[in-house]
Amino acid sequence: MARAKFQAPKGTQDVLPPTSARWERLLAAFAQTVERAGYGLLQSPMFEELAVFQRESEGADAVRKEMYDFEDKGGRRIALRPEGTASVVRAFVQHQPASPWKVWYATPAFRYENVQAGRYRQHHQVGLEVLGSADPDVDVEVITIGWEFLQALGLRKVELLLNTMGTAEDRVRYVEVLRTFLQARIGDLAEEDREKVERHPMRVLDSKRTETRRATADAPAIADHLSDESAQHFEQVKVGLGAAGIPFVLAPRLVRGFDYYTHTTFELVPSLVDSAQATILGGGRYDGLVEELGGPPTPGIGFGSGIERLLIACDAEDVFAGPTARVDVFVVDVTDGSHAGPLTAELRRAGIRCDRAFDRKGMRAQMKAADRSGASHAVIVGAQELADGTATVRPLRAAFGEHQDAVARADLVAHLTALLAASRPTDLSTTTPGKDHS
RNA sequence: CUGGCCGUAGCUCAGCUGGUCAGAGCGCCGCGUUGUGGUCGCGGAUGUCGGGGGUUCGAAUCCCCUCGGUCAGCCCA
Repeated sequence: MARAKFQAPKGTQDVLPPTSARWERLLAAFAQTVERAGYGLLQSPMFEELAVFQRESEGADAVRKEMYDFEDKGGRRIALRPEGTASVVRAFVQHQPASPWKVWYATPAFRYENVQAGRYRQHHQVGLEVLGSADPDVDVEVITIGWEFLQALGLRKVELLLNTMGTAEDRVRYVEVLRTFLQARIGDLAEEDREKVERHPMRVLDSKRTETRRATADAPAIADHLSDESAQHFEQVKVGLGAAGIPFVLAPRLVRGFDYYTHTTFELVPSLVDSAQATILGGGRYDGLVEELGGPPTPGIGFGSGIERLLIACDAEDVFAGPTARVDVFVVDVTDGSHAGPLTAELRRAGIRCDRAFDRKGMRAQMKAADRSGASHAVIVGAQELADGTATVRPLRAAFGEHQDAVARADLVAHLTALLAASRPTDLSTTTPGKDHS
């Protein structure tokens, strides 16, 4: 990249075809999975009043620092959404829909932070939320859908990590116990983790430093400090997942930074991706968030899933097979160039995916373009065809043989439609450009 | 915000103890007789070596700054 006057801002990226086709497939897989379960699409603004995203909690300072916030021309404090949940909850509070409210979203999310493997300043998430029910069966449904989504994508090597945060009261008690434990062995913790003991002791548990890991190996687990109510809730979730046949691993160190998180917390982690931030789908119950945003006490649960990270995991498992063909038919015009336009328009109206060359290319160049397009057939029109009132249908892939037909113009659409319908079930690799005819 | 590594044609990279060092492969374009792609052969175009400054007779090669990429901390999708 010698020099381009402008380039995409740091931490953002352009996704060009054909790579973008993977996005289309992923979005389609998600929409299909959640709509089947009765979730509706929520479209909400990509920015909100800053306060919607600002919480008082352990991690508030860090969150604020990573926020893309600014003052608009009316003097309002605005922030680009850093994640999906807050906007959904704000919309819930504003419109007061009937409970349980089950919605999904697909959105960009912005965080002003340094770029790293699987982390960007603008990334994209799909996710869902259920507001208005505290039933542990909802937890099971939400986790199941997350799981099913990854299955639908073709991901197989994924681990479900599960934990509970208990209620707010449970956590206050637990944090005291934990802090006492950590204080007793603060000297064994990694230098960088010591200051966390006072401010957010639970964060010490998910430190990646080996000294800290070793020193906290037998740290008290929140699961042992739950109220009966919390323990029961968690138990029902585990039983429900078992009944659904979804394997999970208890992860006592899996914690969330915000106070509004309660009960079930979970993450889905691809086992083939070896990077510091591998989680491709994460979520949990947040029974305090609606109230924080000015609504009535309302339980909620949901998850968000990062598209870029999902795609990294998909690549690790190689779930997106060979390249796909952009079109099925390519029109080659060797007359004065006046026939390609009307002919492609006619075919497209008939539902046939087709393309053509521009710029009055020679036949050789047009055939080359036809091959590159991935089309399985070229439709050739020249002086000879004009005279006969036909078009030549020439197969471009080995699977269709070498024989080319002169087809009457009136029969062309029907001929092609039949040809393409017959080839549909065959796998895509037979239409890979440039790999046939030995 | 802190630190490591990196930045040469569209892509992947070689060159980097300063002096034919501006290159390779792929891709792209054209040609191989008049209308047939993918294979093969021949030919061609493209880079102020990320940007700026400095050292030097001379820098893609050394130094500084800056921008960008990448990985890690932190945080999280």
